[in-house]
Amino acid sequence: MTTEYDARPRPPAMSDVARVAGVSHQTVSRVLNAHTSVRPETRARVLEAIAELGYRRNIAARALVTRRSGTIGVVTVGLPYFGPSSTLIAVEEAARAAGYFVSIATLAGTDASSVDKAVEYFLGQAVEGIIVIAPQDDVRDALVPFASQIPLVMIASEPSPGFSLHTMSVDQELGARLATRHLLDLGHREVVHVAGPLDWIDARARVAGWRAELAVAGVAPGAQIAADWSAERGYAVGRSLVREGAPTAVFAANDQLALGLLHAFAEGGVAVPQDVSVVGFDDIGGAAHFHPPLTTVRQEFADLGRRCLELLVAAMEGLPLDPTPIPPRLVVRASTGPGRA
Amino acid sequence: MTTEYDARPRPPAMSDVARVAGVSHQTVSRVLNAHTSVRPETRARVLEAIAELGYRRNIAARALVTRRSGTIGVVTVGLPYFGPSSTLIAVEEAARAAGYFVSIATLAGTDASSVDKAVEYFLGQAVEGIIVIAPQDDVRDALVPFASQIPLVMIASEPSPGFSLHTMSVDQELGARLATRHLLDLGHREVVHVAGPLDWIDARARVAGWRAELAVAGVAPGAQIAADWSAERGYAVGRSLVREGAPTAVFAANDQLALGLLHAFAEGGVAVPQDVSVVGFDDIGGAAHFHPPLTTVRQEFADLGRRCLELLVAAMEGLPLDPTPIPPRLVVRASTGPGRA
DNA sequence: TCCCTAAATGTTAGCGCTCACATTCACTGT
DNA sequence: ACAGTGAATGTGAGCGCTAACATTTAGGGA
Repeated sequence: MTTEYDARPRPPAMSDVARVAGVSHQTVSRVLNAHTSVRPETRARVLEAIAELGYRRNIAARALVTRRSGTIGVVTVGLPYFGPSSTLIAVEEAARAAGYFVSIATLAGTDASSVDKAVEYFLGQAVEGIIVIAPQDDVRDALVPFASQIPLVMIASEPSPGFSLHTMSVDQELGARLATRHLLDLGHREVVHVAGPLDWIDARARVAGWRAELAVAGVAPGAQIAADWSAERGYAVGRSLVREGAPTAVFAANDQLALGLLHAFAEGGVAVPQDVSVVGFDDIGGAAHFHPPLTTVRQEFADLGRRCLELLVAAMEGLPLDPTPIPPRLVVRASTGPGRA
Repeated sequence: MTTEYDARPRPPAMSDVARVAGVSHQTVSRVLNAHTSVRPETRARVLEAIAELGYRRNIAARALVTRRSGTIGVVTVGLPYFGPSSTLIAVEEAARAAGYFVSIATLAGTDASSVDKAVEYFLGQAVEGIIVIAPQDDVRDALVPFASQIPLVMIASEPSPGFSLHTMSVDQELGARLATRHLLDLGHREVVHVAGPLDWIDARARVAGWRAELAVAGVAPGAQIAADWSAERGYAVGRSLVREGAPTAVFAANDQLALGLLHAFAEGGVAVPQDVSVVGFDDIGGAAHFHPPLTTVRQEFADLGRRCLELLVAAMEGLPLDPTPIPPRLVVRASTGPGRA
């Protein structure tokens, strides 16, 4: 006369499996956790009972006792940029393969309060580690205080000095040097840089690479023009370049800017690459079909995502870390040339 | 002589807060859950203790007893497409605002086994509902058997008949009609369609819209050319169109295809829009700076994501559903014109 | 033969929370 | 003065699992 007779809307628990298999719940647990010391025939009986009942382990109960959520959090910028999206996908795949769940949170802004909110959200969810795909100064600064509380990996091409905030990235500076050297090798002596927003760590690294390569060649840096990441801005910059007399070579901080530039040049009757060479950064989908096809620096975001996860897992397990950045690759297409002789 | 003396690596629990505040753990719970019947001064004391201890509620324990994970799962295609990425971001924002955690899983392929794996993964995580951002036939078919187990919303422009698999989408057919009508209004009488992969529900809807609008105008459909979603394929199609003599109007199933088309036409000396008009679909970043700026159908993915979540939450709570699709909008730019008279 | 050991399995005690219910207390109306 | 009420708070049980320890069983050496 207990509630045993009630219809059970409750999903089967380990004890139900145990009863069906004629073993103790602990043995079921051992089978599930691949413990040694379970007789093959016992294991088979348990597995059968599990299948019969459609049993699924209650992860909340498991998390409660193990004090592990098996979840990692990924913070990303709240815009569908090509790089962050690609990286997120790679992180997710790697995490799932490593047995982690992936929870995401987008950033409303780069201010400390947005970052705090996102991290607190994840702490409230008891994630075991956090990856941040938002390589901006403000974000980094806001992250630092949390680095002692939880394993944290941020995508950034500057190491975070002295803190346990780990960083991983494609070598932005190298990419910029590759782009600049290519232009230099083609004989250009004035290389203008249309820079991304300078509060983005990667944008600054590209500026630094551009400058460094120019310095090595003993060439004075051309104009550095501030921009955001958009084609619209690239277009606006291109128009003023056309108006004021275009340089022979422009290195744009990303492909969208380059696209806008190309548009303005075409409109202004400036031939690419005859009058001006243009290099982009990222190699987004379609870059090979811009007008003309864009020479650009290709970042392997899939590798980046994978490496981020590796780094995070190493940090979580107290293993040695390998923060070596990933080398990018120059993809030469039709938007660059020696220019008019 | 108990373990009370041990340094406690254990984070504070509700009972610790209760002790500090001089109340019972239940009262702490009531404060946390915004129950009525807590005296303001008691609440204040509890809040103070929470702040003092840096207490954070253990969500595993909570989930265990409430049988609710507070998590929703989002399955997305494993590629950084503009639409899915944008939609994912919007879903996440809406979900977080509604108090849900968002777990993601990417699809390795569209086959039933990949879909099964992703859904099983989420069932193992005890998510309360699932949103699928992968509008393909195979995916839909593989999803149907799960629809009775868990609230499921899929992005698809065809309602799923008779099942509890809910769908939401931007009105693809309407978008295609808008694009086609625009071309028709400009005086074109042969509108070719470069179609997306036909196992994508949305690709088929665009074909249907194109056909329908043509039928209304009493115009025979032009060639329907099968493609994928890539600029590369658009380029290849464009080249053969140039070779075989281009039509006066092409409606491409997405902007990437249109980009490739534009590339091939420019290369082949076919003027856009004088010789041929081109319309795309999506309005991806930079479409306004293609050569020439692309006329396209704009989808509001942010709205889509938000609506998906609303639909899912309604389904989870047994509320009435509003599956009205979202109307897209034609954005007319320079890639379309009346053609040569 | 018996004991010892290791493999195989069982038993018990929580993890930290919420739910259902019990209790206390300060009022109110009669 | 007293039961009756509702607000405010406390108590106890148990969610389903794992970890630690206890027990049983089988096999091998003296």
